[in-house]
Amino acid sequence: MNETAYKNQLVEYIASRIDITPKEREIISNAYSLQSYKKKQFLFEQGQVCHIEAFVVRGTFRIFYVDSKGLEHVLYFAFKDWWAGDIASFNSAEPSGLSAQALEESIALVIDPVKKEELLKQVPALERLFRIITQKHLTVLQKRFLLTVSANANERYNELIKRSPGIEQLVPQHQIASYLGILPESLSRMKKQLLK
Amino acid sequence: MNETAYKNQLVEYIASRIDITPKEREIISNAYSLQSYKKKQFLFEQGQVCHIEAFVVRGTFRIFYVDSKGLEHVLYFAFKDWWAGDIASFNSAEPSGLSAQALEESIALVIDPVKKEELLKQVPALERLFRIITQKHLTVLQKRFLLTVSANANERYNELIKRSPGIEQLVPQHQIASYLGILPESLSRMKKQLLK
DNA sequence: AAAATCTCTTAACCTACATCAAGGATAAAT
DNA sequence: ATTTATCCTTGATGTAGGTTAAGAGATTTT
Repeated sequence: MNETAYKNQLVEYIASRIDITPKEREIISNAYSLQSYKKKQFLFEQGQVCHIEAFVVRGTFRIFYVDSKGLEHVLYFAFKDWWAGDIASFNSAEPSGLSAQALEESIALVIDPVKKEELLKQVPALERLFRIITQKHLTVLQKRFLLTVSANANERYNELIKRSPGIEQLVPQHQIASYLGILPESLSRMKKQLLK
Repeated sequence: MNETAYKNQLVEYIASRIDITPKEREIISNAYSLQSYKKKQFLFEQGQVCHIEAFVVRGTFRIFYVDSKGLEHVLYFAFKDWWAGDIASFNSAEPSGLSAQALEESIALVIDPVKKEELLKQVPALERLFRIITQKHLTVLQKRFLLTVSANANERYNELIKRSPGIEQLVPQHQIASYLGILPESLSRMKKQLLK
């Protein structure tokens, strides 16, 4: 796969959501740059400004928060055709409250805040796209939050498996535990119970 | 207070965030309609399509979710100059997963999806505003989620009081418990402990 | 003003999940 | 190939917050 093919993946993603002209396709292609990440490599790190917004073209990232006790909490996984970033930090240049790390050899198209502002000026239709994407992210997070406060770990696990079948082949079990908001020991014990 | 004064409140809110012309001010004013809500009256209800997006000009609403066991979970409170709605339902015309109810005599400026689309066409600069507002909501919810999974009820309570001093005078204690994700009994117990 | 509803508190008991500790299985690094 | 990490499992014990029950104030309704 070459750079053009990866960039087409992003352009097609966008074209399937809003109308864009051939000229705009090119502008978008040029605004993003291709980056590859080794396993465990960081896309951005908690405490530092996140000057990157990434469109994942290959591989998987985990986006997580390290709390005051040093415990990690996975906010979400970013797979192919997902976005990864910390909006708050990206837009305000304040230190990020999140880290993003490749769980395997991965490839992403990235953009920085200055280039993104330029891009939005050149292709104003993207304002609409990014509004819709952000709304989608908000509704997904809202569901996740409400499930977290209303259901126990077992129910959240079932929901995850239903919504993302195959995730257990993509992500190690202790990362899934972290996503579910429990310890690896508890997930292990839970799965043992489920076998009965 | 008359209708014009309330609508100016919204227009000023918008004008402080993006540039708008006098002509656009008028278009915005005309797009929204003024509604008053009695205590306990619903802005929208879980299970029905939410065809309303509201800007609160007076009073307080609670936006909450009723789970499969019939328990209520407050997602957030909407005070003066806040927005209340269910983006997912509003945009897709699917039944809402949330309810919004006035906690006291309240007033809001409301708009329906058709009028909002028209408004966005007439004042495209609002695309940007609503993108920014949605991003802000997303970052607030993200912080709330991460606090919920990383801190205990005591820490979440302290955080709430720090961030929204005076909230205990505005909202009954069992609603605060619901916001914190605990039962009223637990909050009562916790506050007793704190007095030592 | 009485009745009904809503709100807060306290106490005894219970449960889901955390914590601590340790061993075994895989996979990665040298 | 051996060492070193990483990952998963199991067991014993602890605890934050849930559950159930009941009573006392407040507020609202009639």
